[in-house]
Amino acid sequence: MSHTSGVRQAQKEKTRRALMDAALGLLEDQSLSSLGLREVTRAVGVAPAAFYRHFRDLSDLGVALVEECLGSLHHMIGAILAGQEGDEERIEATVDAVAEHVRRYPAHIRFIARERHGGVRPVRQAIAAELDRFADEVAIAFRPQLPAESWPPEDVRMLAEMYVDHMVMTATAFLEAQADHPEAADERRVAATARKQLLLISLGRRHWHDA
Amino acid sequence: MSHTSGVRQAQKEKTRRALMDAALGLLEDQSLSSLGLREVTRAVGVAPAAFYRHFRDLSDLGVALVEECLGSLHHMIGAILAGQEGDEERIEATVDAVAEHVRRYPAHIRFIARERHGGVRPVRQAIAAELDRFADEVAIAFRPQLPAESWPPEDVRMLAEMYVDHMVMTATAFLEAQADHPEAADERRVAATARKQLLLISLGRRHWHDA
DNA sequence: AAATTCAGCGAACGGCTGTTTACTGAATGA
DNA sequence: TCATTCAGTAAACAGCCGTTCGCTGAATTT
Repeated sequence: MSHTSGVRQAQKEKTRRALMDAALGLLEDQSLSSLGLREVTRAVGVAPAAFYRHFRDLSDLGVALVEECLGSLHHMIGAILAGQEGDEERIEATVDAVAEHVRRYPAHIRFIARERHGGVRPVRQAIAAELDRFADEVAIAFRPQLPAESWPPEDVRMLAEMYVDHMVMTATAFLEAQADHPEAADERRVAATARKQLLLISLGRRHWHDA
Repeated sequence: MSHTSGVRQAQKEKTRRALMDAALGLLEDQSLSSLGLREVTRAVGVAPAAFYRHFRDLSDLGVALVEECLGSLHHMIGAILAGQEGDEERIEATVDAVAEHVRRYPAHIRFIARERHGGVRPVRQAIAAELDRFADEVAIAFRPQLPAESWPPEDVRMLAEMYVDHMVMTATAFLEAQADHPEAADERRVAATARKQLLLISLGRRHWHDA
């Protein structure tokens, strides 16, 4: 077996990261299915053939990017679910966390939004699978707080999917708000809308047993 | 001015439609930003240069497709908003209408889902503008049914955006369900989830004044 | 009947694409 | 110290790309 460190491996991983970073940068104004292999290697400053030392093709690189981008989101979700506050405090914390995440990793969110329904099947599937896992986590975190007699597992799952979808929606809304113009006015409007929508869902959840 | 009919104009529009249809077909497994001009003309059986008689470039064709695809959705929304039934009947009618629309025009829905956050700015903007108009319509239709003292215009707008976003989400979920396998099992599951989510929103709306 | 318009054609252009090949030379291991 | 491994190289490959050009011939207008 090979060592996990060493000058050799380190340099290889460095180039690999450079390829992924360059790709993520180039994907800010095009889709993965139109990204060129040469375009990526050129941006890194490396020969086209070097690409194949790291990835089979561009959709392989895309799948790697999915793990990276949704990995960072995963940490954020974990932090939110760990908080044990009340409804309104949790909403506030969630929206703030999403806003900051988008500010910090805009390229990650753009990539996910763009490729979630994009033209490269393996990437689409990787994103769908990861978002499914997110919904699982949210469902597990919510279950103990919901009375079991009015909340069968399928309804809990439905609720969890709604939260995950809403989170992705909100993140892309923040992204577009900061893309239109870097002022903070639009961003506050998006945050206000997101908070109200989450409040509406909370109200619906509280009265779910009526149905 | 030129006549609206005539053999000349008719043939031109026929070719134009053929280009748009071919593009929509080719876009089922790639994004607009990777679609080639020659690819489209080849599919139609026409010389590459002929393309320029109808569109400035591919993003121009994309904008034309947005109008077509969201135009068909527009009719569907109008029909739903015209119905004057109660909450649960409206939910049922909405989900059924979306399901049938996706069954009838899958390529339209795929195009909108894929290019809503895709790599071609003019197309993104056209879709965003049209969905905004949808939200306006929904807001106008809902306003008379909501007590004005607990529903300021911005909250009505928030609710309308939520319904529009949920409709798009549901449509793409139907699309993926029928793409995975043409059986009806997944489709029913998507419909059940969508109905429950709409019911949850309805419950939240009914108790909005509590907040 | 003659003049005009104009959708579509075919050819050519420079430039870019993904992939393969044999290679080099530094890090690694015996 | 010497042999091996292997990330990255340079060059060549056939093939596709968007765009421009002058031209044709049928529909239209005068």
